[in-house]
Amino acid sequence: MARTTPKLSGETLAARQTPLESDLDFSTLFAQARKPSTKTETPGAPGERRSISEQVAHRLLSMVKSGNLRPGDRLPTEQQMGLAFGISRPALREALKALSLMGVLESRQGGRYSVTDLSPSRLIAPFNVMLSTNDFDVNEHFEARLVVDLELVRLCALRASAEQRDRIMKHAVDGRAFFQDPVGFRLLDIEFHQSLNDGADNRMLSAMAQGLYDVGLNIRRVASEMKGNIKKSVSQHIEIAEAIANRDPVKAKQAYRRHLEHVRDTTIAAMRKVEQT
Amino acid sequence: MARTTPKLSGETLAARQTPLESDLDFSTLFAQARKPSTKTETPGAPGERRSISEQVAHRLLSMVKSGNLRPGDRLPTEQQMGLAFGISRPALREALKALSLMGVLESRQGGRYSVTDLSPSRLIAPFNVMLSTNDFDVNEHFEARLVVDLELVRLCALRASAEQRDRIMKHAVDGRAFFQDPVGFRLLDIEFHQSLNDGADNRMLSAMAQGLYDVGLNIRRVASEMKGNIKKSVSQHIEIAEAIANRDPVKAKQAYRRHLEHVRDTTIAAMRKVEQT
DNA sequence: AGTCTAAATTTGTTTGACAACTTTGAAGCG
DNA sequence: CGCTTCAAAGTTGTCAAACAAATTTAGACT
Repeated sequence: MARTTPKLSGETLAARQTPLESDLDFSTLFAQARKPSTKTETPGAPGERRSISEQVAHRLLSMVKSGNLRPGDRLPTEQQMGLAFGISRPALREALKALSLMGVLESRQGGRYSVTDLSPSRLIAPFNVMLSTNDFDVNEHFEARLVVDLELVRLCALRASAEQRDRIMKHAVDGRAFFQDPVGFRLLDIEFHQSLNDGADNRMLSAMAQGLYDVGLNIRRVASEMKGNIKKSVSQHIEIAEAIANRDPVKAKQAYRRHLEHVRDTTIAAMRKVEQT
Repeated sequence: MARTTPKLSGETLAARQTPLESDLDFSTLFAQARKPSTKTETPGAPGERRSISEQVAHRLLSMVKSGNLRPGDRLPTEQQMGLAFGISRPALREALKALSLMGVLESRQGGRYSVTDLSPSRLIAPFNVMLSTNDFDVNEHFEARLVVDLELVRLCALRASAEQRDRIMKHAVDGRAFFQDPVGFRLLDIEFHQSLNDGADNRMLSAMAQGLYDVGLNIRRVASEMKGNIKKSVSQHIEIAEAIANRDPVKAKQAYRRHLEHVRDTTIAAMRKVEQT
């Protein structure tokens, strides 16, 4: 199970160019791929029988995790893989499609499957799903967001490049054009928060923050339509952007905290309003 | 699109009992389910053609998100759904299996598909996958963990019940029995962190913390085998547990921070060691 | 060498069938 | 009447074969 040694420093992936032909040699990787012996089925729950497609999906996943499959790699054809795993094409496709939906693999009709770049933004999708359940607790949500976002903003104030700070400021002031346009404002708001994420230079925190942000979005729609909220949000955005422009992490956090509290309050108000309907 | 109003307060899910027969009336829900008109395919990327199974998967997902499908609901049979969506059984199964792997649906041979409880711990699985890519950055990782875990510990010190605090303490002191048993210690370590999560009473933060924790686990294996590390970890665990027992959030955070820094350092050392191999 | 076209390859989707398991419902019993 | 037992019906799991639609490859032709 020789795990490839992870990096110590932090270049943003990408770089790794794939050698011209990166087709994989499954025959060797899966010399003994068939019929997992009764006990090997995975040490999870004992009574639960797992379908063959799920087993294969997990197997492929573990190959990705362990580094046997790496971003950009092209998988063998479905026929070859079916042969290697000893299962039929429909069953294999169930596994393949599952991994596609999770953002691990991608495919185009006529071309083979390949491993995606595995970027957090791509893999965040299923995470969002998890959070945006309809029973979701506002307090829990903002408690979590306060922690993650505040740190993100702090890091952003410390690390963001000049270009990134400019971009943040631009998105902030651009908001003034959308006082009467809730839809447009929400689009801009997404950009604003995205630029904050980029500036913090921590993909894990960014992924989490984005996940949390997306959850609130549905409800925020109602909130952002209420009179005065956009104007206040914009002015708070600008405060945040100014603090970051000055590279002042403390002020940035303070401003962001005020903003988040405002968002929380308006969200609660919006939900009350919906409930009364 | 009447979104069911989310809760304002915070009971931990569960409670919602399903009415005796909760089979769903798809015929009405999907009166016009077929052949999405060219433009409706989803406002995402224009050039990308999405396979029919992915479309159906997203459709089902949105039903879960919007509350049309709720935890415990039994789905119609594959035949009925295939009919409703206007696709064949294998294609439908690709969607169904994908959602199963993501922890949204579950099925047993012979019994129908049903919606899971959608608990964070269940839905966290795919999130872990995303984080445990082999290009993973130790500094990013611990930066994120510091933020999330520290808040979690603070909340735990404030909110944990007497039983929960006892449990934390128990797991901490039990560690003394595993000075010579890295495997046993790691198992206990998992329990310890889980009990911290439980005490904080915030499912979102817990889910994130667990995701981050799981990522480190692979590498930690090496670290926990190095001489003296277990002993130090155990003593730090006890410090944390004592602070929580005394309901002292500040001391708990301090102790936890020291622990996390220790973990980070040993992790880095372990990785260096692996690299030299 | 470069470009275009056609064949071969590959994924997308459907139909049909059977095996394995669960649920249902009715017969039989106390 | 209520309970258990057991067979039948229903449902998911898996496979096989075929065709459509897109891409890749290879060859013909400049």
